[in-house]
Amino acid sequence: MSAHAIIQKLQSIYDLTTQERQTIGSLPVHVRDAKAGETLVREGDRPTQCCLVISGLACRFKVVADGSRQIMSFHISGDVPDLQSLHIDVMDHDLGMLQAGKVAFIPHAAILAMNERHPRIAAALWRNTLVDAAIFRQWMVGMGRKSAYSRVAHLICELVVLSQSVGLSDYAIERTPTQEEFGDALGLSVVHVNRTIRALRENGLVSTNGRQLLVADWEGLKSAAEFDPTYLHLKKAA
Amino acid sequence: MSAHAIIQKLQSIYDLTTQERQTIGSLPVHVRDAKAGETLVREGDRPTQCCLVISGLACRFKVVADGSRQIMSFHISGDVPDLQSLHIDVMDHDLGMLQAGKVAFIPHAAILAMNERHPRIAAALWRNTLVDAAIFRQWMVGMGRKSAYSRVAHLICELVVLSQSVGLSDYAIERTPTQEEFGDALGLSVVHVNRTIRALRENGLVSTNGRQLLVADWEGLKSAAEFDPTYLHLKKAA
DNA sequence: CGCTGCCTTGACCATGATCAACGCACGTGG
DNA sequence: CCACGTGCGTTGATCATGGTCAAGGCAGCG
Repeated sequence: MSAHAIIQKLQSIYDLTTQERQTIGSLPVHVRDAKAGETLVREGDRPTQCCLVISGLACRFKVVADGSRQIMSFHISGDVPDLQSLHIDVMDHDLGMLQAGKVAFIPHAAILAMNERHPRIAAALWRNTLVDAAIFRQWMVGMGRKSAYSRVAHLICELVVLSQSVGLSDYAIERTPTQEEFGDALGLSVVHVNRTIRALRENGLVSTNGRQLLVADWEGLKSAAEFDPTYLHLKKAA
Repeated sequence: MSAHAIIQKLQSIYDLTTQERQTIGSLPVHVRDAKAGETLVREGDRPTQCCLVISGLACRFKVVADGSRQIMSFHISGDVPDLQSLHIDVMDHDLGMLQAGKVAFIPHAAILAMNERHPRIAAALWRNTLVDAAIFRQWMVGMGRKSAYSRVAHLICELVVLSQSVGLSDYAIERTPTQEEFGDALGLSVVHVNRTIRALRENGLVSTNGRQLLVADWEGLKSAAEFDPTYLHLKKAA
């Protein structure tokens, strides 16, 4: 039931059989509420369980010496942001909630046992971590070689497609991060994110409804972002 | 024999038994020479084999619309830069040689069969891809939130530690990339990389011998870079 | 009613990009 | 053996993208 989210997520990148879905659905999970701003797992921790996001918005981040933050990924319903802790003992970054929601904890032992018996599920999970890495690479391209305008547009495209791929929203971002969070993800200041979003609005590419970002011109946004969803490795492209 | 390199690499992040080393050593490999500048695997390809670097310097990169390049990782002896192609069918980036060397190709089928029979080897390979992802995250922190000075210092630290971890060189970079390649990896221009390296030299942190970079003050370099090798997840830290 | 969190805008500044040359080592062909 | 070309490092001058500082607005909530 609470594992429904992860099944839907894995289905978006990998074909699972009914039996495999049942196996995943019967994993032991411990669900709890998580508040906005809460840090779920910390750099240096050695987790013995993985954290599944059921609702809300999570992110992975590091804090640099001067106090600034780099967000490395956003995570919505179905994501397991610390899946890597299955095979990497020490956390090299923090995992926190940006917007309140429910999270489920699943013991490593249960997942490892499942993986031994179900190589296809193991492959799906491995694939999931590889798609994460592909997204990191894409973000690197943005931060290294693209303008702020193109980068912001790209992140919006990505979040929209990922929301869609798990059936959460259509041409909108399920849980829009704040502009400060956009900045921390893109390596930009809040001020510049604000101006860039304004420029996107003035160019008719997006519109805002309070905090929520809505796509006004999908093709235009994609081309401003040079967005090609291949790197998300979804079964069906957007 | 040619698989010796990959065994040494995996050993640096995971304990393998003698029998496991033998299993890896008996993988079928096809070795060939690769020239500098050669592209081994291209964006859009659907590889049926993985590429093992035996010698030389390889990198993963993407080319942006305006022609600029983002290098996403450097790879030396023992690395399998496209290991992800085992579970991600379509390449979302290119893999090329920066300095000539030897590469070996190993069929996916052979690796997948090995993984089914040897879950610990599979875990080691999975772990290897997760360490790659951890390095991507670290680079994101640099590009998003650190100065050019700190970033260049950090990359030098990383390349030195990785050279050391497979026994290739001591307080030096085995295969020093050109300054242009440094720039493409760090999101900087050649000119600025040059000035930054000069600054590092003037501060007594590095020295140069032709192209080769040598560490002159390891502690100083580490602190300029805020370098903490945890993210490399080596068995023994530097 | 008054915080608090977030969006917004203006003025000024700095990090790093761009443009343009030059030097230097190495390799190659006449 | 030397002339030339090529790839890479180096440096100066100028420019622009995006950062920093400062302040105000507005909606939601206790």
